[in-house]
Amino acid sequence: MSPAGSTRWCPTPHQLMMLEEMYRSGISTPNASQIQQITSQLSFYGKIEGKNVFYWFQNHKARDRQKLRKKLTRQLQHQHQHQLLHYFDSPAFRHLSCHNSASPNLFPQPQAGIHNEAAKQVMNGTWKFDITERVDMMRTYGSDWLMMVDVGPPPLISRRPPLKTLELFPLTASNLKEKFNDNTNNSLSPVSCNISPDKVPPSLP
Amino acid sequence: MSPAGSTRWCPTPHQLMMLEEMYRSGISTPNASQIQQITSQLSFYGKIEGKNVFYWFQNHKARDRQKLRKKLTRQLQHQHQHQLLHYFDSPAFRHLSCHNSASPNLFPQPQAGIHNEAAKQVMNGTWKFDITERVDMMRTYGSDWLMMVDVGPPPLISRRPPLKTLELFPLTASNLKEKFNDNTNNSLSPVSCNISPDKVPPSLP
DNA sequence: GCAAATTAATGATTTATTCAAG
DNA sequence: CTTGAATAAATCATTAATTTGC
Repeated sequence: MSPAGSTRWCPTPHQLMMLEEMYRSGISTPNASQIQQITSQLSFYGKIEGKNVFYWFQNHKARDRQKLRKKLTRQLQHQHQHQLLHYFDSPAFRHLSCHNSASPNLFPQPQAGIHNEAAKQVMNGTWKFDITERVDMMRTYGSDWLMMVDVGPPPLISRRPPLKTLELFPLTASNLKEKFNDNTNNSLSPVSCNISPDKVPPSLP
Repeated sequence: MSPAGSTRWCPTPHQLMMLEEMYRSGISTPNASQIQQITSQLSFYGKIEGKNVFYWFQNHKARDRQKLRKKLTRQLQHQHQHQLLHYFDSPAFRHLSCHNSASPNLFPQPQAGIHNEAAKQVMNGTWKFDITERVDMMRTYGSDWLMMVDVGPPPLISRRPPLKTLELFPLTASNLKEKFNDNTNNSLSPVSCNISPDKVPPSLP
């Protein structure tokens, strides 16, 4: 039983829609005024109280986080199975893949030679990240781009080695321009980092 | 000028198409691996770097939300012109505050006497939130609804006075049901707090 | 038609906020 | 409670659209 005699609030589809839209729009922990505002708004579409709105947002945020956490841990667990250029089949990418009926040729099937090309570019001094297992991008205080690169082999049994940090996009004011100018002729190397050994910090804490 | 001598990346139509498709497919905050993957893919269609991809998704997501928010606030404000509570001041809506130069008279500055008026209305059983400066809702440990109300004047020089707490929605197990049942016929009065003086705690730590 | 001028989009940075681990 | 990492919001800056006067 939905409305009559029910002991708990049951949002109408319209109410749910609006709540979700608000959530997506950035309202995750509405304050009292907002709750009242929203309640007032939604009461047009059915019975609702402030506490329902409050609880809805609380639960929605919590469950969103829960989902995210689970997804993340799953990713971390199964990461080692995803190699090189094959991670376009991540959950987010799944329906984007070559089998996407909407745009089947948007992502052409990888063909022989392409990966070799990538490998060549690595040898050539450009850095391909598709050979790293675990990569995290961050921006340091000085506006330099750093990339945390896990350079160890997949941990079969033993523990994962510590991360190394490679400077990826040095963007300090001083070398931004020259970097840019230098880039004009490697426009075809997609991951054009041009990491020279002296750019790599000697060691990291 | 698009590619040569340009100071910033200019996506080709194809690149843009693919980025948008990815976004629509659920990628809104790609991680480093995804960024590199995407960069690698898109580099087939023109010059591109990881940071371009990173920025593109950031901006696209932000501006999507911005649009949504604007639409929402327009909706809410339009539909609530005739109501008491016509504002929406969350962190997300920060730029809509009283001091917003864009709409200075939407949120009138608190004036002398207003707080007294507010106090009267509290006594009267109705509470208007648009006269409070700062309101925060919280739920105490015992599942009671509390509302933190800043009753002090705007901090001119001195420090903001401590918050006072008013019980807003008493939701203890004992009176939850009756509260709910009572609400069946005031479902259209959004701010139905009906605070009676004896509901207000005499004093708070 | 066509540039100079103006406005709108959007790439790139910086600043503030949130969240959770220690 | 403090702090670091991550993210979102706000802002700056440049490019593309467009308007306008000729």
